[in-house]
Amino acid sequence: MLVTRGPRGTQDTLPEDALVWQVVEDKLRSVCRRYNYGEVRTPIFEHTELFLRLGESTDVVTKEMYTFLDKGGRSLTLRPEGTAAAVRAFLQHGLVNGQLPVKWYYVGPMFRYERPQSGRMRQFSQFGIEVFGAADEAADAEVICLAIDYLTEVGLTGLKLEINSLGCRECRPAFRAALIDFLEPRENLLCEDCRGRLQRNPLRVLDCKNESCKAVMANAPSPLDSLCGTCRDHFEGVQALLKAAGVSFEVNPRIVRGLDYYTRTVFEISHEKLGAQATVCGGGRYDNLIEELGGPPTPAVGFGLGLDRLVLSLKEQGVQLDLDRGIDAYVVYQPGYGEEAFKLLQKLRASGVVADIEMMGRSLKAQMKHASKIKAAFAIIIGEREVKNGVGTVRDMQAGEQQEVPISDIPRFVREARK
RNA sequence: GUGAGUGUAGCUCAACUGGCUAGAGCGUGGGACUGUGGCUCCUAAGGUUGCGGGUUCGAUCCCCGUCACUCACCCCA
Repeated sequence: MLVTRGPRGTQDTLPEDALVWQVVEDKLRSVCRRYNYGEVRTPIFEHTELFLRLGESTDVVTKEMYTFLDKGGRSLTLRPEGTAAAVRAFLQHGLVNGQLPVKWYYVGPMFRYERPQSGRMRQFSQFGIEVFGAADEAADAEVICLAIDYLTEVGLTGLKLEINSLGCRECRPAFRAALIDFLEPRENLLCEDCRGRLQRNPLRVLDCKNESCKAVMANAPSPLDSLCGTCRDHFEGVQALLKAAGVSFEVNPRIVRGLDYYTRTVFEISHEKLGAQATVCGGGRYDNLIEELGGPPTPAVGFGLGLDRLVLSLKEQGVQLDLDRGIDAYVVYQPGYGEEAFKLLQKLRASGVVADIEMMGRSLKAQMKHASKIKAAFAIIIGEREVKNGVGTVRDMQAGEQQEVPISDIPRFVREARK
């Protein structure tokens, strides 16, 4: 095991790349502000039991969790998703009894023990939204609009939004039964995985990518046909609102989602250039989850949006964010004048100038070379002559012209030149 | 967890069918009027060829193992 290598499925973001992340995060905060969502920050680990409640047929909790015992013997788990913790916090702080809806967003790292591949890391970053307390279709529509707005504003094109409805406690059992009735006589045509799913979670057969399964499913019953009256109205309402907002979408009865807690509306947003892991955002309504986690019956909607995949899409799409602007001033000095140079440096910084200074003990020539390489707009030379006259030689690196400026005027001089 | 591919300098890549001190470009350091960058030129540093074993007179190259990375499956953001 190499200590000079990060753990599998993790990555370092170096300053140059971090600039992209900063833009991505700034944008998400501004969109959330406009939509009136507040940020919630929950711990990165939770009691393992919290995630176990998410459902035993969900791979995310059964085989992909980073679970460990702490020194007190408690079983804790690095969060694999954001909804469970948000719900926990919502209940823990008694917000169910307060003003509803509660509209939250979160950003941060999630952890899943999986085989890494493009767009899938063991530690990855997710941006998520949760609306607690609202059963209205406006909540579903708003959440979807927020995701689309954000992705569009950050610069993505070629997005595909697909929506579906999985029904509720009342009508889902009917669909499940219909699906099993359809699948059982065709069981031998399904792939091995789907034969297992048939018992545990037949809905998953719907989105199997195996060719023969797809062929079988071409004539399978659609969940939309089994929807009860209220669910149908709700789904139609969501679509109407999306249309009213000018958001284009496609109804895809095959969208199922991997977390088991979804009810009614589910949706996915994918990006064409992403390869196998093309889903950049996925979410839906989960009207039963809060109750299952020990709260009163409370409707809710939300989504998770993969920021690593978003950054990947931006790269693939060649979006340039024009981030490398260099610095305003680089202070260059001769041996023996370090104090004067450093004093000027701090004056520059105090006045808002982006400034840096030589600290490698290089020759004046090498310092100038360095100033040029790091794209300094000005090199400010402090040497014997300058100190004697109380000035600094300010060299405009682009124009190749220089002049002597009284030391005390240099910050103002640079600031105005950089406007 | 399964499958396939790939591991040579900080980065991108060379090295005929196994054969001399493993090379180049970029990048980095120093220099070409000892107070001035960009272009050009010179020069230096930097590799246990992922690691361990095997075959061979000889392995970067062939074989086995191992680790890592990449892509895909599963699943998901």
